Amino acid sequence: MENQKRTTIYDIAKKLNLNASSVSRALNGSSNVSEKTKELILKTAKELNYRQNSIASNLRKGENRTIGVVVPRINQNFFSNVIAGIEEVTYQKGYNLIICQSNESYQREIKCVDTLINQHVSAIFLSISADFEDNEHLKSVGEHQIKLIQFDRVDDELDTFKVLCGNEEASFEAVEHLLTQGYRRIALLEGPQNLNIFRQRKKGYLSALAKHGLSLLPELIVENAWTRELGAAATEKLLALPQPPDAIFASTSDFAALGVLDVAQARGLKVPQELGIIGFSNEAFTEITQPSITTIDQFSKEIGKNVANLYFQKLSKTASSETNKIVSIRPKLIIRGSTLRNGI
Amino acid sequence: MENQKRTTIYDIAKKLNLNASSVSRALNGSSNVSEKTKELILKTAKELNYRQNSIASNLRKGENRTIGVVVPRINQNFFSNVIAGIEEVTYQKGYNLIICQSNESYQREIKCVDTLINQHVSAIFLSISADFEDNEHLKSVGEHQIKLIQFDRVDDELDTFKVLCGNEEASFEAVEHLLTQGYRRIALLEGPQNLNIFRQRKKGYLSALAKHGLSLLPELIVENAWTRELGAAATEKLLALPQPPDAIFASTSDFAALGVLDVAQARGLKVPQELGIIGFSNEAFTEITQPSITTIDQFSKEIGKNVANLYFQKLSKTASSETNKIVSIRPKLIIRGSTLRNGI
DNA sequence: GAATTTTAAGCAATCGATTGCAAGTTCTGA
DNA sequence: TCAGAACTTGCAATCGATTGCTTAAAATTC
Repeated sequence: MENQKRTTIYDIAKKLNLNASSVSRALNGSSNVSEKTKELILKTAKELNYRQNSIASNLRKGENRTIGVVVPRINQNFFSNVIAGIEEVTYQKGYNLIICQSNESYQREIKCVDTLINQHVSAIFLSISADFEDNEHLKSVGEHQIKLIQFDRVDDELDTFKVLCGNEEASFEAVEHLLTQGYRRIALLEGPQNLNIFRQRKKGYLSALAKHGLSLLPELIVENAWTRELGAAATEKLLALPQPPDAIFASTSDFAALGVLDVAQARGLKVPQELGIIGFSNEAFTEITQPSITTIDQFSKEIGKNVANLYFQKLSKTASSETNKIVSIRPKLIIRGSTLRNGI
Repeated sequence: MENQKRTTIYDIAKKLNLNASSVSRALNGSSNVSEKTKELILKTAKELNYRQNSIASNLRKGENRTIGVVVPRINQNFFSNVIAGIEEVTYQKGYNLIICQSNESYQREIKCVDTLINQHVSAIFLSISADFEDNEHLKSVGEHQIKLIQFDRVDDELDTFKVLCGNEEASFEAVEHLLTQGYRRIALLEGPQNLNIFRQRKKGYLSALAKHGLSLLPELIVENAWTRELGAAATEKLLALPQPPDAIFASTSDFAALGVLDVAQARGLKVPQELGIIGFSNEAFTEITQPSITTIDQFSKEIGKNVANLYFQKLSKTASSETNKIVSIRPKLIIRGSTLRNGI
């Protein structure tokens, strides 16, 4: 039982004294088979528990209705939602997804891409890892006739389709909101600057300050504070300054913002009166903390859908070079208790 | 450029006046090729930007180092963590994952399984959808020489490898904890009873009551309260009873528990003094609410790792029928503020 | 230097499905 | 009744890599 082979079209053909080509045609609904034999073939296929071997079919047809997705972490809220969005669209089109996670490692990202190239996927959707170094591996994707679409964390230099989140605008808007609430010494928790998204968020922060005639205070910028713990540590450091900030923009993540809130509460600092806090991503918990945390919703599922749609749109209108290569999803500032000290 | 074909071993062979078989052997590190030609082939392969076509290789070798994973929802914390755990192990072994989501739909679950069978994956790891009806599609997995491992939400009738979470014990422990804290009228928010996990959680609830000589009060059991909203609605209903409960065990999810907390706070009920609350899953936010919510950690990533390990273990010790077909991961009750009214 | 072993490389079949072309059969209409 | 159209079906090549077998060449032994 265990060792029996799967039935192939040849088995069906032999049983019916037909040729495999007719079986193939019947199963694919071709018109070149008489109704009688078609029915017979379909019946026998069911009897023998036949299933098409997609591998053989793919090889012969030279196509593979499979798309590879490479993300830093599958189980991060943002990425798992993007994947859900992608899947929603690709499923409709009859495509499968191969999911890989780079674990924020550049070497592993290269390996993932290599495997996907070998798998002959039709496209790769990718968000680069935190310790991204160089885009050779991404270039080679195109060289192998595979469409590459980058999203969120992208390499700007590479001319591919991209789906971005308006990080700079969102960041600008967040800081401006703090300013209108009367905060003046606004600190920034920034992410690794080799990632475009964190560069853009910083840019938005800087231009909001500039617009309001405030000068940049380097001591108010803390590098690499991603996590709750690092966010807390950064806050300790900031609050120990001779002139501590009156607001902290955790541009890295809501987790960092939570760390900020932890420290503020431990020190008995009133939020938002004495310290304003803004996070990034609209994680579920931001609504639940007391006070709730002002943050930025990135519409992660929408991003995923757009990535997939960009691919299929490209497929359908091959001619239209009009198609924009870059789609930007506008994030939304969600104002909550942690920054509302003057009312709206 | 766009239309050029990918280079194959034949292209390499032609360029070097060799036979494709030698190229194949060289690339696979076989000993039957001289060092000189091997080097030459490797060099030329690099020059021509050669990549193996895994599809062809898989077809010929009749194996596919790919595993299919079917989950109800990719972007649910529990499942995305399980997937991360699976990926951690399978990546080590050089296997790829094809991820499908059933979206809690039985029909779609069948489709996912069908596709994976056609893809000739070596194994399918699956957690059944909420409106599961019948296991025909799962039986057919085995008929096609594909190993099936079920996890978390499993069909008990089917004799496959399984990785389970000790739902009944955890539930029992949770209710017993409530009892030791002096709660006596304990309500249960229960999930769809066609899923084993919810049946087991209910069972644990019932046996804890029984052990302590308390009789079951049917009015304290509310069906299908999964979400925050449904949890809130259920709570409204329960609190409107002539004899309302003094504790609510949201066996469905932490989201439901959050809904309970919402209503309690809206009504000015003191938690844990007047109402005890327990959730399920240890979502990140349960630690953050005020009071924090007592809940059950399922070690989702561990579950994923165990699923994958079960598969590879099966591969390595084929003979050992000793191997247990069922692995159970013991969940852990995490006691927090929402139930601690008497101290520990 | 002849005989034998070792090594290297080529040949051809194979995995399972698809598809252009050819051959055979049935049907249509004059 | 027969030419020609319209269907059915079969044949054989193909996708790209792998592998058992054979042959040719080189290395070893006596």
